[in-house]
Amino acid sequence: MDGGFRGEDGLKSLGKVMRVLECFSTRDRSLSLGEICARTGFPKATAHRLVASLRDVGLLDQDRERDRYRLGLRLFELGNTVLANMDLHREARPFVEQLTRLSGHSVHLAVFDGRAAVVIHRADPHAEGSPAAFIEAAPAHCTSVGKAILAFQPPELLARLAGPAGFARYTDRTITHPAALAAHLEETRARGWSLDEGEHQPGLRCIGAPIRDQTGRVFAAISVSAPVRELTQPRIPAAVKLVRHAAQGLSAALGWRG
Amino acid sequence: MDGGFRGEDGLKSLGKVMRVLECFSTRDRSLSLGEICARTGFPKATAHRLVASLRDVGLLDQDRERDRYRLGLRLFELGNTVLANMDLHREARPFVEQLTRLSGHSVHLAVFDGRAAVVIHRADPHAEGSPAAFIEAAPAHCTSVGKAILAFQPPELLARLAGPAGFARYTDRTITHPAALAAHLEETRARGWSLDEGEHQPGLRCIGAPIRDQTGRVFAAISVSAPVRELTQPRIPAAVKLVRHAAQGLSAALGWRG
DNA sequence: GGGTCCGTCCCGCAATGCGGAACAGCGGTC
DNA sequence: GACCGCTGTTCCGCATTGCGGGACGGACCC
Repeated sequence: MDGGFRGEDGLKSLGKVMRVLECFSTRDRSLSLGEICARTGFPKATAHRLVASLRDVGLLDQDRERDRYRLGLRLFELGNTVLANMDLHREARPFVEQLTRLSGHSVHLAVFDGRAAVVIHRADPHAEGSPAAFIEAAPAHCTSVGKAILAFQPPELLARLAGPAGFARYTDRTITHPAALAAHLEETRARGWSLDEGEHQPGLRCIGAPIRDQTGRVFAAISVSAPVRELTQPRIPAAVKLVRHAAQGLSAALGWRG
Repeated sequence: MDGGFRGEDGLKSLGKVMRVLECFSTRDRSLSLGEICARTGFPKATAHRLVASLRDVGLLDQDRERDRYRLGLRLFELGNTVLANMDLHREARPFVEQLTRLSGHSVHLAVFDGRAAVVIHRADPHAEGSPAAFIEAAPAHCTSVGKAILAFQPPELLARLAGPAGFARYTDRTITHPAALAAHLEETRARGWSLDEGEHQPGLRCIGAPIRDQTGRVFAAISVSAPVRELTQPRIPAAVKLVRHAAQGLSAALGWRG
């Protein structure tokens, strides 16, 4: 991503700031100044000024001078506020717990950020307490929550999300060709629920359904997932019913009357 | 906070960006351009350029043009990464669960961000699933996690955190005078655990203990809390033992040998 | 239809940020 | 302890970016 701008140009400095922040991930937990230079292409002095400023406002952290950098706690605080302010997250608990209990499968609740499905809630039938594993944004084109959302977006969005070589491949079953995905999403839209047959993770079957806001716009989705040997073909119709019911309940809780 | 810079000046634009982001909170979930102008003091054109840029990179969201702004999902994603990358968070689960079970009280785990105690994990003995309520950064001077951390920081930090009128008052019991707090923290440090007697929330008693990283530096704390009528005076010694044991276990898990 | 208020956009100007180069600090080797 | 190599930090002349007053457009109200 070239500095994160999606529309026309904004503040150039902000674009540079985003490019620095995007160097970090769950795989690249901390980075030296040299590594940040290498990944962003910024000269040493420029990169140093950027990271020093980010550290001063708390968006990056550093244990001591000359040490490696990592994402700062201020981001966690702001991210917490995003979640706390989200109506969907506030309403979700009973629906997610009920779907987990009734289906016996893992449940994911994701919001669309314009290019990926961001999981904001996850529940496992066999785990207790808060989810231990965090999921970064899931690719929209090959996950059930992503496809449940994409099926109800304007057609030009799909064109915009496809890269020059189509969509990224994750497994042998990933649909990478834009035209094939468009047709697939047309089917998803017609039946009102999505199916991921190991397109993102091998051997995993997921069923998703779209969630609407009070204006009827699809902005989120919920899904159940399990290994194929567990969520067998004969069990799909019952799971579909449960997921759609949870999605409709959440949509109604958010003010959708449809 | 004047643009968030703690040291010498950094990028001016980043300071402005932070001032915009800091206008939002769990109380101010969405804001119009005019409201952002009023809170930041920026002229309309300046504020508009800032929020448009933030929206373009996903740090702010807007349902449609001319609509109100809110914090964007990209912040949640980055905040998620902060948490996922945190050794303390990854190691914490069994210690927090055990402390919750043995003490029968609410447990909080917080990290110091340089001025506040940021709660990253919370568990209640009577609640199931992930914590529903989110806590913004807790003031360090009047919470048990905050005081457990402050007691082991350099003395000049306390001077820096105090405002011109001392520390903010939350209840009748809040210690607001810097000298009084310094003496209080000296006692905390000597005995190795902290006590919050309704200093932040009336009628709530909390006991906290510091957590060290592999170098021995105190950067986090854990606490139990309950209403005074539940966590009575005779029950304090047993609770102290449990909290300190959990803190020491977590410190050891992080590589502290002391 | 007119008025008010808010948001968006333009462009001359001022402020900020850039980055090559020099310097400082740290770790490793002899 | 001295030296070397590498990385991080700082400086300052210059170029680019961001600023903000004002004009314009849109939505809402009377």
